[in-house]
Amino acid sequence: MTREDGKSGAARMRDVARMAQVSTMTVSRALTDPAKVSPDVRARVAEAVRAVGYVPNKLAGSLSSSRSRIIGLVVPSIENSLFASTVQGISDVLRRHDHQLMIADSGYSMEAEEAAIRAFLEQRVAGLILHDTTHTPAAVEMIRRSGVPVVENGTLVPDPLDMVVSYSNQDASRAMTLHLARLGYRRIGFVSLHAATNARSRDRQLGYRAALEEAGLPFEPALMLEMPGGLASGAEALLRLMEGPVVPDAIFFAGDVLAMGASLECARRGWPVPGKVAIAAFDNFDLLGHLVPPVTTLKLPRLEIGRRSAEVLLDRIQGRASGPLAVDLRFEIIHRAST
Amino acid sequence: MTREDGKSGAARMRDVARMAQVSTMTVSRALTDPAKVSPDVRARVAEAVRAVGYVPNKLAGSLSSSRSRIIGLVVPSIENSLFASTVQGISDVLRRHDHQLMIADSGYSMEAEEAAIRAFLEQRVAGLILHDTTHTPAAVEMIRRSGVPVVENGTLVPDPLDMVVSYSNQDASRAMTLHLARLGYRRIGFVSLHAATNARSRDRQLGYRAALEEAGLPFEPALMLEMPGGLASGAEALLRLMEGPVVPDAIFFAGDVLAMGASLECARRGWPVPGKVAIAAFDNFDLLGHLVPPVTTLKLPRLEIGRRSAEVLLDRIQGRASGPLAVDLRFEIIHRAST
DNA sequence: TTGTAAGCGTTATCAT
DNA sequence: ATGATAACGCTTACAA
Repeated sequence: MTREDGKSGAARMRDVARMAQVSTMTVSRALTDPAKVSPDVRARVAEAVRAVGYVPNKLAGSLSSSRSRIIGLVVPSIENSLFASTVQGISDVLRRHDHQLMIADSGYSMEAEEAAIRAFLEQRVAGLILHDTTHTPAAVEMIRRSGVPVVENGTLVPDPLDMVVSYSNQDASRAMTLHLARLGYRRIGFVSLHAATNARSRDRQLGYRAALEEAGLPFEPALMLEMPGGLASGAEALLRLMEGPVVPDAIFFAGDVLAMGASLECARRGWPVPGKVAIAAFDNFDLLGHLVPPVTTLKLPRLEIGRRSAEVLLDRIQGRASGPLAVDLRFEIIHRAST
Repeated sequence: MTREDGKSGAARMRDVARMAQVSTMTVSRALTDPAKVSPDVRARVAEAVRAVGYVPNKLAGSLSSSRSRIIGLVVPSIENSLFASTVQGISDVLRRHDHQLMIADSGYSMEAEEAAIRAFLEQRVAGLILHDTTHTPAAVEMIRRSGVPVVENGTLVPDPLDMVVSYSNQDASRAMTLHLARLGYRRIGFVSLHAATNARSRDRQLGYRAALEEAGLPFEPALMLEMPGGLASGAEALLRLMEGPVVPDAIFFAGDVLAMGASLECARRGWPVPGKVAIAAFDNFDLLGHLVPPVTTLKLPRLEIGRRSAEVLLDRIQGRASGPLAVDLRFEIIHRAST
């Protein structure tokens, strides 16, 4: 396409201004705050915008106003469906408030997270949402200096950077373990992801041990396992525990799709659940309710975490709130036939 | 924090320049193309950057150079795990090439897609990736005028906007249907999502019917169903077909998690698979291989679609390629015990 | 209600 | 190898 002045390229605000016979400032007002402009001018501007196919340049706008409508999000893994609901929640709220989402993936590495945070700050994002709660010192320093508001939502940390929106992994794990104890199970196995690299797993282990103590059950090291995530890994954990020195009467799988893998392995071997061993899961995958038998699990507020994170961030950005903030969202136990 | 001149706020390039005793232009060169600058200057700039905690402002950079390193992606649903692998693939490649990803969600609506595209163009993205292949006329017009390169990857469309990276939904559906016919099944049911709103489902229906004809099997309208996605929906589809006027000996579930729901329903009812009815799925969810019996399915190049989309887009952006392009990625049939 | 002028923080371009 | 100057396209601040 070609503009009337013969130059090619995208139309700029001054092309619109010229056509509508007003200044660029008036065009700017007509677009961002129509009430500030006379109806006549508003109409002429709208018509000119249409005629030249004007698409505002937000880079220029943001540079000039020192305000952007972009939120940066770092998750450990985009592919992991657990994070997907949270991202969906964030996206829903942002869209309603006319903000954009930039997303990056740390691959569970703090260094990659730091790189992503730097890239976001370079884009002058209006806010950050970080799934993880442990960061490199450099990342923390950059965020501090930038003054950009941040929400963390991996777990309820005691010393947040700024705001936290999550549920308590420790409480949830404790609640499920107590639930099993109350049902009469005495040798409760526990399988999680590696705690050394994962604050969430650490909290879940703490909750498990706290519950054992509370229920007056001894802690058996042989009943606690750390595994990578995945279906096959869940099956393997099941077998290892069942063939170990202390045979559990129930196993709580506090990580990823481990419980699903274990449940399917029981089905393959024809082991009755909970006759041979009871199985409990940590996350509310739809599927857990459709297995045979359906699996007891925790219902975690994944979508809600996303929504609330976006909301508190926007509140802060738009000056409706200030200061640290911790939102402790609630979880539920969904009791099913597997326990 | 406070800068040496007493002003507060983020450090700018001129703060770095002043401290390193060079011009901003030299700082700019030292950062973007270090080879163009003497080793001495390079070191002084690096030191100054560190000292003031300088984070470059890419908004200003992009405005000035008319180049951005942001790619916009629109998917129908962020939450849907099928798209998650593709997003992961895109993200992997972009990170390696120092580009950023903006993501938006159309909720399967063309109008929402148009809004997302407009927002991306306002941010002056360097390229677009659209999962869907049908767009509003306004969206098409905007993209055309902007000159921004685009990749579509929902299905292999005959009339792409620009570039396409996908597999052929029609071929894949045809291949699986023929596979079932070759195994000796004569009354092959077919369940997909609603074709009216989904180009992918349309293509899959076409493939199914083409295969029937090729195999010399009659098309039975009663054997073809359209359902919403979801586990429960798959179970319902199974029951409807099994209780319908023409009882299938095999069912091909060409949508979402429908096959999983159906397989689990068979398990609940104790129906032997494939004794009572054979089941085939369309997508390679990990889980399908772990069900009892494991389910025959198509292995689709989800991750690869993401990677290649990002690659062809970057090739175009960086001037290594031009003109339309269609990448037809390959799928495989994974034969398992359910058929 | 509308306009003018001066930036926002970079990079392109042309000098030296 | 380095620097001066003028954009990039918009908004802020002030003026009329």
